[in-house]
Amino acid sequence: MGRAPCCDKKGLKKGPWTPEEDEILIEYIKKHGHGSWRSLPKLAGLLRCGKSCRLRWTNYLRPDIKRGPFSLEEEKLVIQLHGILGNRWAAIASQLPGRTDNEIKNLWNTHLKKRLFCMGIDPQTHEPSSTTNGPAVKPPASPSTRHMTQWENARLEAEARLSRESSLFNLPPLGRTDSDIFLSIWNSEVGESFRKFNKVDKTACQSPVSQASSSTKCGSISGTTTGIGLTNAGYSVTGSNQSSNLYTEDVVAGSDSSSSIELEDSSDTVITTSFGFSRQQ
DNA sequence: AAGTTTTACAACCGCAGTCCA
DNA sequence: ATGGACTGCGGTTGTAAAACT
Repeated sequence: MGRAPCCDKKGLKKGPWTPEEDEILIEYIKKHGHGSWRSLPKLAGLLRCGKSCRLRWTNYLRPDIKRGPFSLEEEKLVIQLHGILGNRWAAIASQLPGRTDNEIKNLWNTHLKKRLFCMGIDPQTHEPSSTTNGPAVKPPASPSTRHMTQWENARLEAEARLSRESSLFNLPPLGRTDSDIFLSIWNSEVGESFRKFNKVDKTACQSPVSQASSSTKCGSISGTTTGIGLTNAGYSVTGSNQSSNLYTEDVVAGSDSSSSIELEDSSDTVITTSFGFSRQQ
């Protein structure tokens, strides 16, 4: 567990990579593979430490990296996976082909976290925020509460079931099953309500910083349970004894049928303030 | 138009886990 | 069993660009 001495070596360059350096690194890896990152810079003739080379390659130069803005689907997936996995960026990235953990981490910290925060959702727990920092989330005393509770119960039930699915944590590369689940949820009314939040998000929600000084920025959000968050809570890797399809079907059914039935008469305030989602770029 | 503030993202830092002699 | 070498990962920082005053 000794620590590898790294970039503290004299004469090694730091900071942004130049196109020339990129070129050298790409050419070298094309020809020889990266091999030992530690020895790579010397062999390739780069005045960088191996760590820096590895980072540059894995986060930027790798040919299979998908550059450009995140699609809505990708953003959804990131939020949903974050609800399950927390800040395990590498694990989340493994579910989004072509995206790096660094990229996802940045996306989360610069966009998604704020968005959830503005919606009164604790970005860490994916639960309605109880702090005074975020938009106040008080249990509404309206009939809609009942439906929110029902949805929350359904969600928790699904989570509990999922917790029995060890297969979740043995995700195949790009766990389509889970993505499908998420997409199903997204395509349900819950997701719909999330999308509807779009307008509110654009106009009312600026940033946590601005919220801190100006609570009115998020004032139009009444806040409610997230539904989208398959929270960290309740996930234990226990034995598996049920088919994973069960979960899929139940969740889909829960969101498509039960939610549409049980939430059918929910007020729009519940639906439309449940989620916010918009492209900000 | 200029100065200031905020945002976005690339890159760095350092801890922790794994491998291997 | 031990400890050094190395890699992977998550948190943090630096800075250019964009937005705002």
